[in-house]
Parts: sequence; C-alpha cells; structure tokens
Amino acid sequence: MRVSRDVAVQNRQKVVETAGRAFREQGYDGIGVAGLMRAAGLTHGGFYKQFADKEALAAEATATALRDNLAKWVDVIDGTDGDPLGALADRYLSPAHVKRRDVGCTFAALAAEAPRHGPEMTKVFAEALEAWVSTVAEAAPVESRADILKAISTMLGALILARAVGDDAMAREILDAASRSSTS
Amino acid sequence: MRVSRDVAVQNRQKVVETAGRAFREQGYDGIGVAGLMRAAGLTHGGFYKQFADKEALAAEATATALRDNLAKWVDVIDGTDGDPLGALADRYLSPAHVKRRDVGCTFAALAAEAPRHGPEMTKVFAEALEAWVSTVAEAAPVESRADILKAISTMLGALILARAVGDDAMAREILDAASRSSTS
DNA sequence: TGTACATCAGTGAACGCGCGTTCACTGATGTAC
DNA sequence: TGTACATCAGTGAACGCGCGTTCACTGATGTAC
Repeated sequence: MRVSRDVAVQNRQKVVETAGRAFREQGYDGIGVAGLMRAAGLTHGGFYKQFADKEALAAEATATALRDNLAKWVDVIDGTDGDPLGALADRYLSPAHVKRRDVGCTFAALAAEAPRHGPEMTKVFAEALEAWVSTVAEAAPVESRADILKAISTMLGALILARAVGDDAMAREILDAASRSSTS
Repeated sequence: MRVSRDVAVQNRQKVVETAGRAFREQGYDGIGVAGLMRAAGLTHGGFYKQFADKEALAAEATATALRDNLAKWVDVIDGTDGDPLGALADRYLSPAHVKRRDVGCTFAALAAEAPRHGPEMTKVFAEALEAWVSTVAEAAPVESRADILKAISTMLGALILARAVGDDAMAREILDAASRSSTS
C-alpha cells in the first residue's frame, strides 16, 4: 500500500546504500534487482517506481559510496597533524581494508568494471577521483597534484593485489611495500 | 562428429585463449558459456567434454592470459638496457594499454573480481604476481622486492583509474603522474 | 596393409532457474473543499 | 477540523530471455587383429 513521502525517501536511500555495499562485495553483475530489494527489506516490484533501471541504480549507488569513502578519508586526514598522505596510506593499506570490501574503497571494488558500463558510470568515477585529489591537495599543499595521483594509484593497486592473492602473508607484504616512502 | 586428437587440443586452446580475451574485456560474468564457445567457432554443447565447469575455464583462461602478459613484459625488459622497471612502466602506462583491455594486463582487468571467486582463482593471481616480481627482480637486481611490488602496484592502480575515468585528458594525467620517478 | 569395431569430440535440443522488467492491484497518504 | 476522493509507493504474479548444465545422438578417429 501507499507509504508516506518521508518513508518513501528513506526506503529509496536504503536501497541506494544497500546496493552500494552489495555491488562492492559482489560486483555489478553479482546481485540482481530482486536480491537488492530483498536486502533493503522490500519486494522487487516497486523498484521501477524509484529507479529508471538497474544501471541507473548502479551509477547512483556508486556515486553515493564514493562520497561516503571520501568523507571517511577526510576524517582520517583531519584527525592527524603533519602528514595527510601518510595518515591516509596507513588506514588505506590495512589488513582490515583488505577484508572488508563492502564498506571499503569503491575504486578498489568497482573501478575496473567501470569501462564496461556507459559514460554515466565513468563520469561518476572521474568526478569522484577529481574530488579526492583536490581534497587531499587542500589538506596537503606541499604535495603536487601528480604526487597525489601517484600515491592514490599506488594505494589502489596494492589493495586490489592484496585482495586478489588470497594469502594473508603475501597480502601483508604487498601492503608493506606500498606503504614505504620512496627509497630509490 | 569426432575430431582428431590434434584438432581437439587446438580447439581447447582456442577456447582458453578466446575466453582469456573475452573475460578481460567483459568480466567473468559478462559472457556466458554459449558466447565463449561461439567466439571460439564451436557450439556450446561440447564445452563439458573439455572443462569441468565455467569456473574451471575462468581459472585456466586467467592463468594463461597472465602467462602471456608476463612473456610480453619479459620481451620489453629484454629489449632495453639499463632500466628494466622504467621500460616496463613506459609500455604499461601507455594510452594504447588503456584502450585495449582484451589483450592487456590481466591483473588490471580481472584481479578486482578474484576475491569473489574460489581459492583456485586467487592462487592463480598469487602465483602470477610472484612470477612477475621474481622475473623483474632477476632482470633488475638493483631493485628490492618491495620496490618492485610498489612499482607494480602503482602501474596497476594508475591503469585501472585511467580506464575508469573515461576521459582521455584525465587518463593521460594519471598515466603521467604514475610514470614520474619519485620526487618527494 | 586392410578390415571391424570401439571410442569420444562435437552437435543441438532440452532442463530448471534467475535475470531485468512490466503490470493490475491495494490501501494508506495527501489534497481539495 | 472533517469528509470525499485522487494519488501513488509498494505488492506479487507474470513476461520473455539467457544463463549453466545435461544428454541422446553422430560419425570420423583410433585401435585391435
């Protein structure tokens, strides 16, 4: 039956947040509309009252997840003094982050799938990366834009590799290697 | 009808190679058994005469693709003198590599999906990474294992980001940033 | 080397199932007076 | 503030379709003599 406007908005947000976690954990193709709605506590029929199609939800859930990620990195950076990029790397390159894909970095979980989707999806990632870089640049004026992009690339690659090898010792070695300040 | 042992072996290899390209381009869930067999010039019914299931082909195709990748990097390294890691980075961080996912680095295309598959799949990636690192270590004894792992992480992350933003100028900026030798 | 027969790679129809999407329906919410 | 009615978020059955997998069948290949 009908539901109040407030509840409808809440339900919609619940679907977007749930989808953000499910997609990160299982990939865009790893969970269907019915599964997503069930995970949000709804039935699948109402999906199209809120979203144009699955792809639209994918883009919106990705954008929201990326925004939440950045908010967390901002907290990490704000909670430190002196070396924003170092503090970020410490948190990013942790075994806890390797284990929790569902609430972890959305770039690490889904960016590799982005090129298989439309321009709407790649635009989401492009804008999120731009926001991430400029946020770090503001917090750490010492670092050049290129240095920040390179640092992000290193963290992202290391996290993906650490997850892909499925071996705790090797994962640790990868994280440690990426954490080291440049020595060569 | 029946086919000679040689032809059967060739057909099997064709399926593995075709699948390696298709999976890199479209993801493990992006193409089905029927599509893979069709792309290899066969009908889908015979698939299970050669493979236990789709997952077994995924693991084998991934291992083969990773082996081919490494062979190419070895060629690049052998064709240079002085700076193996630099030569590798030049080739890896190129717009051509951003565009061609199907024949490009299998880590960049599929490693992020590995944790969603079984231990067979993560073992494939773990062994391929180990092979890559030790191959570079032999060619560049100056570099520590950690430096090599860090360099690979940076290249991998940059390639994935360059592909995800879907914008040529931004992709170029990411590649350039990751190419720079450490300046900080 | 030639013949008789067993093997088995590949074919194509069929299986149950879950996919994304549509739709008639329900009934509480929101609105007009 | 109370009543009458239109709106529409959510339900659940149904759609066609492609998925991974199975299987009876075909007929050239490989083997035994």
